[in-house]
Amino acid sequence: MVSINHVAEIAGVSNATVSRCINDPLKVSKRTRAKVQSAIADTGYTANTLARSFRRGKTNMIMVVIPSVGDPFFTLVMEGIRAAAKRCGYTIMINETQLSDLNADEIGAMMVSRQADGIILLASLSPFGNAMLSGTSNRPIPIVIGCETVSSDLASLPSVHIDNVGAAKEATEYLISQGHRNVSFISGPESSLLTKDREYGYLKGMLASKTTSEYVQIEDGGMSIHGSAKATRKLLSQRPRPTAIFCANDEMAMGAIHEIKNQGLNVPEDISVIGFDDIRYAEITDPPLTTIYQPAEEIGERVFYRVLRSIEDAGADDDMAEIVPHKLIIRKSVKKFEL
Amino acid sequence: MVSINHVAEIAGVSNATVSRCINDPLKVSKRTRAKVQSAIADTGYTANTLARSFRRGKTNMIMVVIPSVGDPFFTLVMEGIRAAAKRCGYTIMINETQLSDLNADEIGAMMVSRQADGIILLASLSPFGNAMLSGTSNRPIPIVIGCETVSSDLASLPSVHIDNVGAAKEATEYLISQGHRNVSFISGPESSLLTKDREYGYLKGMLASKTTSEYVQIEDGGMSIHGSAKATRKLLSQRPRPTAIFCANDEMAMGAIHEIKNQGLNVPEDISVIGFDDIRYAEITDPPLTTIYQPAEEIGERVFYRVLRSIEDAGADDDMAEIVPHKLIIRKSVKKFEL
DNA sequence: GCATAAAATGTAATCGTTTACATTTGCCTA
DNA sequence: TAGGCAAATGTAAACGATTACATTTTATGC
Repeated sequence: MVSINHVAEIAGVSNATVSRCINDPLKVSKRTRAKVQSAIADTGYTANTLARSFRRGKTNMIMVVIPSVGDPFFTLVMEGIRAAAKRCGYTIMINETQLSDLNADEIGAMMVSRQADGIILLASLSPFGNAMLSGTSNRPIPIVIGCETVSSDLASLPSVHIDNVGAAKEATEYLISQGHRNVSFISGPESSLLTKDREYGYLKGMLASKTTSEYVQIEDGGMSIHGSAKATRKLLSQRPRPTAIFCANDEMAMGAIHEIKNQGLNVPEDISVIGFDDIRYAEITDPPLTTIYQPAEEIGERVFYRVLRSIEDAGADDDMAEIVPHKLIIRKSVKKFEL
Repeated sequence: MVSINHVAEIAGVSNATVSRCINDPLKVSKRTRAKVQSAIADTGYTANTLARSFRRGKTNMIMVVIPSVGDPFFTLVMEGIRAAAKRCGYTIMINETQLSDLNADEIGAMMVSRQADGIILLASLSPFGNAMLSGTSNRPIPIVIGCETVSSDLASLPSVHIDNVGAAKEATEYLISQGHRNVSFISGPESSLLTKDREYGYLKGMLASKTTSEYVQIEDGGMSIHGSAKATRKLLSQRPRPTAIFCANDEMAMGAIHEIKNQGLNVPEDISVIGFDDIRYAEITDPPLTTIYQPAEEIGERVFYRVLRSIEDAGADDDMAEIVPHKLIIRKSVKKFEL
């Protein structure tokens, strides 16, 4: 591999000059610049990023952690992050947690080893992971949470997300405004704080509606199509049967709709369904899905600039939650309930 | 940041001993090992990965390049890669191309700068990118293509994928066996060689069926729901109208089904639809989608071991295409056509 | 043409690890 | 207890870039 010293030798200058020629071309005379550039072209030299990052103590990379590569919700968030990163000369690397604790370790290791200058967390971490990341001051590199919320009993981390509780309450209230009383909720796994918030919003909405408490019903859909289908099966077997189902995300809503149809029932005629996230499939489900929209791209941008600010000014670590607006998107999966 | 030298000082040994203690504990006596370990614990030392990678000339990271984070097809491929990587002590980093040329540059830069020990390409690169990567010998780090195919006029790269041509031909022949003659194809963008292969398979299948050539019709669906919906609209406006539509991937099939229903027609009664990939939504579309299954997880594993072999033995660069079996999954989106 | 400042370049230390080689320590045997 | 060998440890040189500081060259004004 050709190093900066080879180039220097060929160009007949010192390695320092070559370095300057690359990083601050105005600092070197036109004549030598030409010599160096042709030497670079001849040798096909490219800087060893590893050496450079090591010496500079900076990688210009941001790591973003997502639960899964196949999750359609994150495309737009990533879009926002990537656009902002490009503008600022940063490279994005993605790491999948797959909801496992072991990866939380990896993330901690990454933080401490400075392979990235900052971390964007679009996934929830295990309690252990949380513990490791808490404590504003001794965080080796900045970390900002996007979309997810973080448990409140630990030192909180900076974050940007919608008001999940409020949005879920709103969705629930919408169902109630449409005459529904027996509304069930399909939740995500225990570990996901974000869906816990939505669950809480559902409970608040139900409570406000003064409906009988026996109508309040939560089933774990495990954040997957199959989990949700299974949960739906269980809900449909109850008597009285719920007239509406609120799912903690759109993918589970897709699973629920599928299962409802499977049982020979119709959406929304027999059962109304409402989702969360407004992924790109939401408008092409049959019927199109009523759901909560998140300004995903905006979240991505904001979350990036938040890390960036912490990187550039270590003091700017504010640990505040930044709330962005959500919106209820009314499509066709909810129908007025009339007894 | 605490370095290995601090630890050495505190433990009262040389930094070399600390290093050995970390990387090859048996080489150091029990007594000093204890001293060093407690010094590490006291200081909270963790190795600087950047320095280590730089010195070793190895990062133990593999970069995998995918077109988009939200693409549901890649979850299983990633699952396979991740499992294999974990077994072998490698970390996976993901990079999104978003189909752009600029990112091809980034990938080239990555290759040459040795930030990763190897690259798995699950996306097609622009011709420019291809050119850069071609030529077995002067590739700085090994690269293997998964799922995608690579253009044949350039030096080929090692790859593992299904027989896209054959599979697409099979899908087409299945439609024909069901009595369809007027079968249209919704393709991906020009840049995706993979979908070009599928298009070619479609043409072969049509040709073999001795159907009138006027029935052969290809519309660009741009690999997206909306693009496919638009293409479908165009196809449905033709007279005679196609009786079946073959989409280059499942997501476009979802878009096609949506559009067909939108026009007041039914799937499969009026139009049959067939997809490709068997993503997790394929079984919950309405009607469930007939499609081609790819052994995604297996592809992931194989592709990883392929890079690994090249990393460990630079000579083992074989540039062969490894073909894994596909399978036609018959669900409910295709119906026998009877005039 | 000379003094002086400014610009360009060179020298060498540095970042934190690893590792070849040199040295010391410990142990065993005669 | 000396001698010899193996095991344990230390010393110092890399790896490839950046950069503070020293030195040389060039430009400027008189």
